Amino acid sequence: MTTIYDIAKKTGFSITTVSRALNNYTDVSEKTKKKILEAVDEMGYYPNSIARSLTTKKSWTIGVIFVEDLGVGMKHPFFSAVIESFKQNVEALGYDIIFLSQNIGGEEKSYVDHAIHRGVDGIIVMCSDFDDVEVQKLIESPIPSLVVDLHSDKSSVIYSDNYRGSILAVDHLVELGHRNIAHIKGSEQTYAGLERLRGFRSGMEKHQLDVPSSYIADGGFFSYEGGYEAMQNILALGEKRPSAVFVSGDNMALGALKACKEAGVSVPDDLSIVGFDDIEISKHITPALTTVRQDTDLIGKKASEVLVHQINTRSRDYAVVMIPVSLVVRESTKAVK
Amino acid sequence: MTTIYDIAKKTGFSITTVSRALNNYTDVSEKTKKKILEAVDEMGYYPNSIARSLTTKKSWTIGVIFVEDLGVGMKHPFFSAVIESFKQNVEALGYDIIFLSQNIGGEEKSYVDHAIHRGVDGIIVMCSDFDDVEVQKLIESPIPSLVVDLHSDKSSVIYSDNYRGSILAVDHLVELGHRNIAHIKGSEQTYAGLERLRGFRSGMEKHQLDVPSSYIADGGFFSYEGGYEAMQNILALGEKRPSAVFVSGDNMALGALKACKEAGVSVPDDLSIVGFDDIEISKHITPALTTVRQDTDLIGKKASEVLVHQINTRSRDYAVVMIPVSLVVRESTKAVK
DNA sequence: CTGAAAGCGCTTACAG
DNA sequence: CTGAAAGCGCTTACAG
Repeated sequence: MTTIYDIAKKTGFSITTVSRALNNYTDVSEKTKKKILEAVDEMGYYPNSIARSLTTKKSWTIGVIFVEDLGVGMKHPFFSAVIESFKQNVEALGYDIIFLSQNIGGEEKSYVDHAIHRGVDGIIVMCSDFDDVEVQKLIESPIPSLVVDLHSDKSSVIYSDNYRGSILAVDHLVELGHRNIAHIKGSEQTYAGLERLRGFRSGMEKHQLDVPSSYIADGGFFSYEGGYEAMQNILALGEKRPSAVFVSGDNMALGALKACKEAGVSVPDDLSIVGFDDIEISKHITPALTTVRQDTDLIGKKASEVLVHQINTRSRDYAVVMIPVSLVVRESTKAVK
Repeated sequence: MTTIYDIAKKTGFSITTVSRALNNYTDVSEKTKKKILEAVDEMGYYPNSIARSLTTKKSWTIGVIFVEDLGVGMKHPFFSAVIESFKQNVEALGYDIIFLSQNIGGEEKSYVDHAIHRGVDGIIVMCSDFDDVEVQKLIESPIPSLVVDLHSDKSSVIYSDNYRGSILAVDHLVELGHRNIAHIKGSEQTYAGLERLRGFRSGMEKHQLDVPSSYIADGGFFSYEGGYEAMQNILALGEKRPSAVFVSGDNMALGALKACKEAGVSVPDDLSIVGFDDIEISKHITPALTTVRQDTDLIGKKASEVLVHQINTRSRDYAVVMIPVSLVVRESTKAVK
C-alpha cells in the first residue's frame, strides 16, 4: 500500500507539504501541488481514512441501526426506502454509512459500545419499538443521534404526520358515504401504530361517528399475516360488519385484501380499504390500493440534514421533524352502496 | 472519550498490560485482568477500532457496492435480501458492513479509491451490469472481492443456477401440456437475463418445441413496467399468442399479470405465467405466482463464507459458487385447455 | 507475568 | 511557501 511517505520520497517534499497539497491548502505553490498530484496519480495513492480519523477525531461515517420486530432488517420496505434516500444525501456530504449491530468481533455488545468502537460521527436509528432498552441507552449517550419513526425527548426524531394521515383516510371514506368504518391497528408498542389509531379516533369523532370496540382489530407488528387475521375477525362480524376499513399499514392491507378475496367479499364493491405507507407494490396490485403516502425520499433527506447539522454544531437541541403525508386515491375505495 | 491510557492510569498497569487483558491474552494474571476489566466497566471504555486498525492493518469492515440499472439501491428486493443475510453472517464473524459509493468527501472517485480509503478487508459487489468499467477495475484490484449475480474470471462469483431454473420452469409448463411457450427476457446486458434466456431455449429444445422470434419479448432491466409492456406485445399476437409465458423476473411477471388483467386475459385460465425470483410479494398476489425461487438466505451465507475465506487466506484462487434454485408451484399456472 | 519503546499513516500547531 | 516534530489510540516485538 502506498503511503504519504512514498509520495514524499518520490517528489522530494516533506509529508507535511504532501498532506497540504492533498487537502487543497492554499499555501502550497501551484508547481509543488502539480508535481505532488502527478505522483499521487502515478502511484495510485489514496489517503487512508483510518489514519486521518485517528488524528482528526472525525470518521466521516454514520452508523445505521435497524430495530424492528419483524426481524426483516434491510428487507423492510419502508425503512430501506428511507435509508436509501438518507444514504444518497449524506454521501453527497462526504459521509459513508456503516451498519451497527449488537455484535462486535462476534461477541454481544451494546450499540453504544459499537458506536464508540467504530468512532462514528452520528447515528440514525430506524426504530419502531418503544421499549428497546439498548436503543434508549444509545439515544441518551452523547453521540449525535436521530430516530426515525419514534418519539423521544432525549434525541432528535423524524416521522410522518401519522395522526393527520389517519384523518385524511377517514375524511376520504366519509366523503364516499361510509359511516361504519373499522380500523386495523398496528401494535401500540410502536409510535406509528399509536398515532394512527389516535388519528383514526379523532377523525371519526370529528364526523360524529361511533367506533364500537369490535371495529378496532389488532394487526400486530404490521405484517401481512397480521392484517390477514385481523380482517378475518372483522369479516366474522357478519351483518354488523363495516363498509370500510382503514388499515394502519400497506403490508397489513395486502393481507386484509387477501382475507376478503378468500371470503368472497369484493373490494371495493362490498368493502372499501385504505392503507398506510404506499409501498412500491401498492399501486400494482388489483385493486390498486388507496393509501396514505409516506414520503420516504423526503424523510431520508430531512434526516440527513438534521443529523449532519447536529454533528456539525454539536448542538444538544433536539429537533422534532414531522413530514407531511398525502392521500393517494386508487381503486380500493368506492362510494358506499 | 476514555482511552487505554485512562484505564492504565486508573489501574496502575501499563497500557501494554491493559491491551493484553482486553484482548484475552493468556499471559496476564487473573487478578490483574479482573482489576482491569472492572475499571473498563466503570469508565465505560471500549477500544477504538480506528486506532487498532491502523496498527493491525485489518479494519474488520467489508465494503458493499450496489450497481444496478434501476437505481433503486437498497430498495432492490433481491439484492437487499441477499445483503441482509450476508450481513447477519459476517457480523457473527466480527465484520461490519460499510457502503462504498463513487463519492468520497463529496467528490467523485473510483470504487477502488474508496475501498483503499476506508481500508476495507474485502468487498461484496451486487452487480447486474456487465459493462461497468469501475466495477471491472475493482474486481481486478488486489482487494479480496466477490461479485453477486455476475460471471467473471477475475474474481470470485456467486449466483443462482439461472440456467437450470429456466429448465425447471419449461419442464413444468410442458408437463401441464403447454406447447406454445413464450419468454419475457431480462436485459442481455445482465448475466441473469442471459442465462435464463439460454436455459429457456435449451429447455424448449429438449422438448423439441419451437420458439418463434415473436415469442421472445424484451422486458429490459427486470422492472414492473418492462414486464407490463413486454406482455402487451405478446398479447398483441392475437390468435398466435402462446398459452404460457415464462418471465425472467418476478417484478416483470407482476407487470405481465397486470397487462393480462387489463386485456381481460385470465391467468391461469387463459394463460399460464411462471416468474423467477420468488420475491416476498409473489405468494401474496392473486393469482399467487408460480415461480423459480432464488435462495437469498443461502446466497448471503455462502457469499460470507467465500469472501471471508478469501480474506483470511489471501488466496487468489477464485471461487465460482452456484446456488440451486427450486420451482414453487402456486396458482398462476394450470393445465392447458 | 509486566513494561518501555517503536510504529501504524495521517494532520496540525510551530518555526522559519 | 516548506519542514521537523508531536500526537491521535492502539498493538506488538523485545526485554526482563
